[in-house]
Amino acid sequence: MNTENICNDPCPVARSLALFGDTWSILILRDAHAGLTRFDQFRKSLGIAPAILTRRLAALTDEGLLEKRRYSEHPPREEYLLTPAGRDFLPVLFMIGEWGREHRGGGKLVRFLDAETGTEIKAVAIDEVTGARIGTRPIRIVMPDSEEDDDSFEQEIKSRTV
Amino acid sequence: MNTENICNDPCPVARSLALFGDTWSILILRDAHAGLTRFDQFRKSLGIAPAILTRRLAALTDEGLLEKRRYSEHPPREEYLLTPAGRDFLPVLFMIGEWGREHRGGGKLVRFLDAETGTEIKAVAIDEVTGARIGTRPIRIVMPDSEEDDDSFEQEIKSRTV
DNA sequence: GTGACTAACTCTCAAATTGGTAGTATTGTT
DNA sequence: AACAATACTACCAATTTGAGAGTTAGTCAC
Repeated sequence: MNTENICNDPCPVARSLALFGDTWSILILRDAHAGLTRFDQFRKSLGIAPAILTRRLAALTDEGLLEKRRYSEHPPREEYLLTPAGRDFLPVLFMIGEWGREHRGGGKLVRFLDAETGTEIKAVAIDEVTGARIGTRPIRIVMPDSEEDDDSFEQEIKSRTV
Repeated sequence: MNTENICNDPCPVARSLALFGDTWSILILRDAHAGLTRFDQFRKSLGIAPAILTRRLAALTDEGLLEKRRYSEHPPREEYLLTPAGRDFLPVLFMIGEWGREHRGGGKLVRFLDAETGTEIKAVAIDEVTGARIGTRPIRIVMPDSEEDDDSFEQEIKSRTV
């Protein structure tokens, strides 16, 4: 899709998706979090066509989620490392994974364990302010141009309440 | 990308992405959470070509994230409602939004408030078991075919530690 | 110093998908 | 009868993807 106009969308979800709103980018980020750094590691892990991998890595690098670093001068070799912004993507990965485990969880699945306790990680999203789980309380969406008290520009998510 | 083989991928992230691994699907789900239900509401909100919207809505319905419901017999009219699985997508949306706010947050942004307290929601992902924030402790990834004690088939995320 | 090998690509081209616009079907409204 | 609303379908040009072969630049084994 057209990622030009979406970049200045007032919705932070839309803005993010302009950068990683496709399957390959997210899988590359997943693999990067799993420790992969090199072109051929990604290519083999994903079974992606090299031309597409080149483009995706370049895009993610441009956008500041990955960083290209030369790890050998002779021969000249590059690797792709997660930037802080790329590392901040981990919670997104976990929530996507949680959804998949819950709703597409048949058969053998990769598991994510806490390395210290050895327990399986169950990722949940909470509101840091109220401590409530996301989705358990009603939410008010406020558009950027509306006064906060002006109901006419607000929408409510009615589907979830405590 | 090819969504056939990814459906049985052992990684829950990959499985999820087979269903909503594209920008339009995620934005449709976002709008559905914001209360939109009808074809033309989605079309106008997203500026999406109708043929593509038709296909995406059908896919999301097929996959069980949306449900098509006839809300009028005369004239025959349909609307698309979130299923429980679709509603469970909300934490993913929030984490994507959090990322965008943090890393692409310039200018006017839509805000999400707790309807009761009126405070801005700051979504964070935590491990329900340990209570630790995702990304603050080392993680062990266990492949489905490996013995849990067999190090040879395990990978560690080394990038993040407490 | 020749041949095999590795890493990180680029090139090519057919196939699939997308975007943009116009048009259709069914019904209600004036 | 004309017009509007809703939920689409049809069409076609433009873009993107997928699959595979080829390229470049070096290392290593003998």
